[in-house]
Amino acid sequence: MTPNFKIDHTNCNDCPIRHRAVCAHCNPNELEELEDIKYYRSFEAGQTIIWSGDQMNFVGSVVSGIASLTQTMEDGRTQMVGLLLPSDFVGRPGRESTPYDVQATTDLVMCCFRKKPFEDLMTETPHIAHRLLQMTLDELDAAREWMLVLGRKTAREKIASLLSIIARRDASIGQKVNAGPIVFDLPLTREAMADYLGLTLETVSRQISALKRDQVISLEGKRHVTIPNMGRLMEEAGDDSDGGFLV
Amino acid sequence: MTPNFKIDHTNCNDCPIRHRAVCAHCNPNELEELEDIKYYRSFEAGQTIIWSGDQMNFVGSVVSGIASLTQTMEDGRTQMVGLLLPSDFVGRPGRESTPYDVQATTDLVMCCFRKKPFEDLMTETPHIAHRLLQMTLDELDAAREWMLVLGRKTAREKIASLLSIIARRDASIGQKVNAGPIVFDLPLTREAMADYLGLTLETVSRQISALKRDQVISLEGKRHVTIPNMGRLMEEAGDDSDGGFLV
DNA sequence: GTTTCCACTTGATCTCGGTCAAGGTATCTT
DNA sequence: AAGATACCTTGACCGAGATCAAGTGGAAAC
Repeated sequence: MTPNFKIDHTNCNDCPIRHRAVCAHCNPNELEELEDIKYYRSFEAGQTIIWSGDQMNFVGSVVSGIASLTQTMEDGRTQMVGLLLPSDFVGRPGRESTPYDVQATTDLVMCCFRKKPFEDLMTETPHIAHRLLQMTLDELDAAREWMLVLGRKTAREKIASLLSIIARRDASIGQKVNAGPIVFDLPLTREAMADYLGLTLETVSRQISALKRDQVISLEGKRHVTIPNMGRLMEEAGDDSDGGFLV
Repeated sequence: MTPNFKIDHTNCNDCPIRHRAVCAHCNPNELEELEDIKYYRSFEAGQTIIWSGDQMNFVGSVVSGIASLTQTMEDGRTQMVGLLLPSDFVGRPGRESTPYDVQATTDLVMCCFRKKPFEDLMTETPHIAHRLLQMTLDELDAAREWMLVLGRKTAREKIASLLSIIARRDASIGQKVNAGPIVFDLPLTREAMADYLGLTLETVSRQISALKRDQVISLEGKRHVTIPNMGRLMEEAGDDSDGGFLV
């Protein structure tokens, strides 16, 4: 049940929590206070970080790689309910356990904080609590946006929606969204995409082939994607072209 | 755009916000402070409370009736992304507007607070901020639970899931869940149920008829539901019999 | 070099739920 | 009482996506 992980007490200057101003790294005093409750963990692709129902004694954020939140029914049907990209927060302050599995979808590094001290810090530091509320509202918006995808979009629109999310997240680190083609590597297997989209992996494969045939995307190998026209992709996704949503 | 509503400055002793300890009603000093920023609003069934993208200058909670959060695509496909029952919180502290329509699904009374003063109170009163985070995490859990319903469940399971949510919410006010049959009135039209479940109203109707035929539920008229065996209904919903989730 | 394995693709067929259409029933209006 | 309206039910048919099955390609293992 306890996964293999390496604990690493390296200095955390590049810890992505601070990108979202949730942790106290911007404030040197708080930094000191955190230093001894903070550690890195690495996970291999496919590894389960926490099982649904298990105690979760840390919070943290994704440094590199992708984590996913998954719910599974007794008969094996699974639905991914969240996709955590670098800088995303993991954890449920004030909660004992998770109602879903947290898995490393790719090789993953997380920056973790022991939960109790983090919660104490939170109660003492209003801006952390406030920032955490804002992040949770973001996640809620993303979850609700995804409910529209799951409930009402066609398979083709679902694929386009997913590609457009990943493209925008990737593009926001480096490229401008409306400046020429966007290029990225798909971080998910067809099966993971299917689990996120409420489809089968065969349908995912077929729809990707169709988008390629119709030149909405182009593929090199199975994972390297080029999007020549982001506006076109968002039309395919059924989004109004300007309405952006985050994962 | 501005709906007809009656403002009512009645004493708020029964305001459901305090049921969740989010507002300051439990503390008489805070109560005074809130008294002048608080008001009641009534809405008729079908009325839209806030349009997607509009400014939202209040937060509040549902006193009676049902409100729903809805997203609509350009071509008219709509998906309900949240169902707000009495005592549920409405609003996005720190946000300007909503990314979805908020509608009165039945006749509705809300207890509202002007947003700015409420936010100020929140920053001054850590336990309110904390409680609000917990409520938002609850909503997030509910949204994610619903993603499993939308993505992976069959039409029959979807209906059973919805009935079981409503039954449990209703039952928690008065009856014991595991004590005999549960009786309630369906507060939603077939169409609203379809919008929540990602189905058509015809499919909703057919599946309700099927559950009735198979004696999982019984119906008097079109809305009055009796659930003789809650465990059976939850099996039909595909839930493990003890795992409960809130709306 | 070839075997194995995994991720992916493509085809053939089936099925669940959508679509279109025709009533039915209760409530409200006139 | 007779329409009108809103909400619901049921039937017939169809199609998007699931299921079952076979095959491909590329990288790691032997």
